[in-house]
Amino acid sequence: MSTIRDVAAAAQVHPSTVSRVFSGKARISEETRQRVFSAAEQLGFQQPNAIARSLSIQRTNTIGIIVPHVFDGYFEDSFFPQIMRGLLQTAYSSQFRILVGGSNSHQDEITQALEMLGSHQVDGFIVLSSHLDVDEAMVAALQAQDTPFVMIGQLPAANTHTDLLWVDADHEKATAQIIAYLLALGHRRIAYVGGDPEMLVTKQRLNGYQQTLRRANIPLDPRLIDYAYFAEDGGYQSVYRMCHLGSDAPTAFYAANDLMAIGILRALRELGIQVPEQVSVVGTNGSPESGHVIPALTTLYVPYAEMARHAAEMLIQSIQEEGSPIGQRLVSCEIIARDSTAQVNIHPPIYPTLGDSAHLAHSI
Amino acid sequence: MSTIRDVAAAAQVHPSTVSRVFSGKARISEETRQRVFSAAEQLGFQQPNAIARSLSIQRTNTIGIIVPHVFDGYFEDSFFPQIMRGLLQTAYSSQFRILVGGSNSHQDEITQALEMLGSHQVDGFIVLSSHLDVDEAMVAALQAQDTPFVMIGQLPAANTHTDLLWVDADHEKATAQIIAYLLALGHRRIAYVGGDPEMLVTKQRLNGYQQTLRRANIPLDPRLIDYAYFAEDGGYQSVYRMCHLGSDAPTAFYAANDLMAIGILRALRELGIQVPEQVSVVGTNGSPESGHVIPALTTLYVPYAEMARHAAEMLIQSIQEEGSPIGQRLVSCEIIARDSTAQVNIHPPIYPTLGDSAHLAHSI
DNA sequence: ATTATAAATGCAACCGGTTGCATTGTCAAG
DNA sequence: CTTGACAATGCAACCGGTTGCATTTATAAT
Repeated sequence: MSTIRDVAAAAQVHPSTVSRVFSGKARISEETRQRVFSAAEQLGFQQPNAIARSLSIQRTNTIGIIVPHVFDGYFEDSFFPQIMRGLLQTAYSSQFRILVGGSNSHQDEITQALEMLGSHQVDGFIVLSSHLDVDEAMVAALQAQDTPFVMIGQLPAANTHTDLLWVDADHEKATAQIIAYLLALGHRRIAYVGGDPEMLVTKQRLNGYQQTLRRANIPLDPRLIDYAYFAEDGGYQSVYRMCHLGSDAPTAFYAANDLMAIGILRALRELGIQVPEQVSVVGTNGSPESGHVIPALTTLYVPYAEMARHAAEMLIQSIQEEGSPIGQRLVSCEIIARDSTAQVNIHPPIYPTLGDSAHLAHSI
Repeated sequence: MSTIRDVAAAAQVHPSTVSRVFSGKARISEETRQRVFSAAEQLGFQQPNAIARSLSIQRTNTIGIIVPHVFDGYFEDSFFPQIMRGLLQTAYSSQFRILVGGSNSHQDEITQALEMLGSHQVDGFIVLSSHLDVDEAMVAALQAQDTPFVMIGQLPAANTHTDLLWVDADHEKATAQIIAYLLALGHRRIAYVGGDPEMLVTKQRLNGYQQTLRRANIPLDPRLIDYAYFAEDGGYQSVYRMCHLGSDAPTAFYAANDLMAIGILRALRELGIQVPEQVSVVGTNGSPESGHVIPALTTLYVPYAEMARHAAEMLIQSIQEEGSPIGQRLVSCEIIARDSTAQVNIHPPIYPTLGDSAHLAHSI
């Protein structure tokens, strides 16, 4: 493998001249340029070694990200693929690459992140919001480093991290809107099926849910608030956890992601309950999949790819210019109304009472 | 940011000693080790700069991949996420990271790949099979480099590249099996809805399809062979392209991915044709989504994550040891029988004839 | 006490670029 | 003919590690 010194020797110039020819940023006589290029051609020299270059200029044109839980079903949901897509689009347009690492546990997310930063392989870092305590620790750890990072998600508002860069969706407001949408359809008993209760987003959404009900003077029923594993089966199980409520059972379900909403559809189908005639269901994310099930899911579209694009833009900007740019960005979501929601039925749904509680086996 | 020289000065040892302490691969007296560690602690030195390290040892512990078509809907399908997942699992277990770059066109895939390799930022490279001509060019270009690579997919059999590393699914055989499965259900008019005809996998599957029919002495009807865009709408359009065949119309559809199969389900539903009572449909990939639609899709599970794991293993092995390992690996697929297939109906399906050919508008 | 042996550490070259500054060469103005 | 200005290139230090070999020191064997 040839180096610029080899090329220099062949072209009878100094290595620095070769470097300048390839950088294109210095004035080099046309004749020398040609000599260098043809020498490079001869030797099969394609481009300066990026590693050596990075060492010298202290830039890698790479942004890093750690994927949580590589061994779990983290890729089933459309969340991560959408994030990756958004990051990649911006990165590609700015001539950046993405260095992806894995992790195995919440603690490991931080370990891996620190290792990636400490190794100086990346110019900036994207952190994906996780459990609240992990986020706090992660931010604290990253702030002790000098690599810029932007978070997709945020820390609890109370937190005084005004210097933090983040982009998030307005989960609270969006959830409030979709709950209002259900209220407008006449629903009064609306179940909230959240995801991981340790995550901020789950609390934000719960806030949106509770505020909207409160404003409408609808008493909150804790039996309608449930948390499930972020997967199809999570939603499915949740229905079975609520179906013993008799006349207090929900006439509508809000699920914190589309997979769970799809699980809810399955459970209801199994119970012989018609959607949307008897019960309405809404999902969250607006994954492609939500449009493919039957009935097509009414869902809260969360523009994850767009958020990731913004995050990458902010990051790259703060890498390239010292003066940090706009620190935060809140994007809004959008209700995609489809076929899983309808006017509440005057006859409340009848959930069969089942002596068989096998379904509860794998509850959260 | 402190370096090993700073640490060395503080600990009153030579930089090489610090290097050895951190590498852990040399005998260092316990006392010196402690002195070095505490000096490092003091200075906030966390680990040796990986860039400098890479430059010196000529290894980055990174494998590269270029994502095709970042601006298209490449992430809608479960293919790429599954690949990423598999790569990441193996990489994580072997302390490797993945450098991901984007690309914009077929030609650009090669450009970007060469740029990534030429920059020496990666120790090995994963190439995703694409159009046949692109694959050929890509392989030729990569073989001219000295970085090992493994392909997910393969080149046409005739090709004498026995030294190539690849892992692929046995698409031909798998397709043959699922067609045989349909034949066993009594279907005789089976439509083949392939993906991009320029891709080898499409030809492999078509071979499986044709061979199986031929062996069963069923005449091939070219009108039942169609190619569509690898998305939900592709499958949907395809049905409308065939529904004018009257009594020659298919009683079963084979689709080359689940998204297209889902589109086929939608078209049939729209036409008032019952699945599986009147027409059977099978998909390919075994994406999570295939199990969520109604009727749940019978599909050919292709273990993309597993293939990616194998690919990463082969790659890492050939990075770490000079003697190249097993060169090729063919994994098998599996039929997941669900609810979209049934015994052929004695009454052939009646596809409504529609004067309205609006649906054909966006044909391939 | 002497010498052979091994353990611990230092030395210096090397990995492959970049870049501020110095030097040389060229041309035009004075 | 001298001088100044500028273009083109060379020089050498630097980026931050690693590692084969030499040197010093401690330990054991004779």
